[in-house]
Amino acid sequence: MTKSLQFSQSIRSWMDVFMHRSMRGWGLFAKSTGLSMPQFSILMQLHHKGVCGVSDISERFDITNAAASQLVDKLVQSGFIKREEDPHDRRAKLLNLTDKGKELIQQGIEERYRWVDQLAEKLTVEERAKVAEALDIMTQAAKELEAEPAQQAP
Amino acid sequence: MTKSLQFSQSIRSWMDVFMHRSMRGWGLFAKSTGLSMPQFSILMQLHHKGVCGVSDISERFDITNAAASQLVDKLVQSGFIKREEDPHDRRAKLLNLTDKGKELIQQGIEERYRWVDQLAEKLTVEERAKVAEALDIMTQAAKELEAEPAQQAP
DNA sequence: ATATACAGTTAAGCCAGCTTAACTAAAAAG
DNA sequence: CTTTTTAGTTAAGCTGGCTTAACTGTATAT
Repeated sequence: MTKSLQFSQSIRSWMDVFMHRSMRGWGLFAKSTGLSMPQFSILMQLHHKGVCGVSDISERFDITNAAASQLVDKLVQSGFIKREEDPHDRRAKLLNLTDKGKELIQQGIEERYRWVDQLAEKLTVEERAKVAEALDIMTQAAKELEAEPAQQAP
Repeated sequence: MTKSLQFSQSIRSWMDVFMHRSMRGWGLFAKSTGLSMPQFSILMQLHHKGVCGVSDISERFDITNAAASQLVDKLVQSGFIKREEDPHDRRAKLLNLTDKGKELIQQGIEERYRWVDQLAEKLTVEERAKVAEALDIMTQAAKELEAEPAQQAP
């Protein structure tokens, strides 16, 4: 299984570089928007997951409902989030990004992309093809993994 | 340049999945250690960059020296960081992780790796080889990019 | 129909991070 | 040898996130 070790090594090196870079990027971007990290993270969550309830937020970040509600409220008042009543359960709220909210995080994503675009410029055409193929494989696998929830816990 | 578009698309999909996953992971891990995100991020910075001064921290996170100094002090008192005088410049301090600090963030990294190891299990041997090759290419390019500082600004 | 559980809000209060401002001490500049 | 920068620390005070606790209103169970 030396091949497997090779694989591990490659992916670890990549993660080190990539994670450091992107965390730095997100941190500075969040700061530049004037939003706090918790607030910004909620926007990211909504971007990724789509419509959520308040308790989805609190679970995701491991905070109380009260805390989530307060954070959400600030984001609603700043116009980044819209909060509507769930017609099927009038206790619950449907949270989602407003256009303003979408635009903001899209801007952050674009900035992150810009880095990898620069990175792409360093590659030859064949390399780019190889990388694209590999990343598609990884993305596919990641999505499969996400679909099956916690297989090792009974 | 359709190839280039294909590349962009692949890498963007991957980034979306990967970033969301790893940010969530880091957030929860940091929380589980009892450290705040700012404190935890400083440990990450030291892990990545090695020995730093206080002002390296403040620059990196775009905070004042005062704030960095205070955060560092807490980490020193908790035993995650050691702070020594720079023999070449007695104003400056040399910050670095202690063994305890190294162990902590190593543990976080291992958790993150565990996910991609699961991911690897979803791949065939050939796929793994392809992915490993591609990631090595990317890592190499990323390091080159990091070496040349801000080429577009004059 | 009444009791219980659930989704979310509100208020009080704590704590951590951050800033400004004032300070110490060492290095560089003149 | 003075003056000015530079690296870092300290203290006071503000703000924002988070928690607990009490509460509203809606859905579910008995």
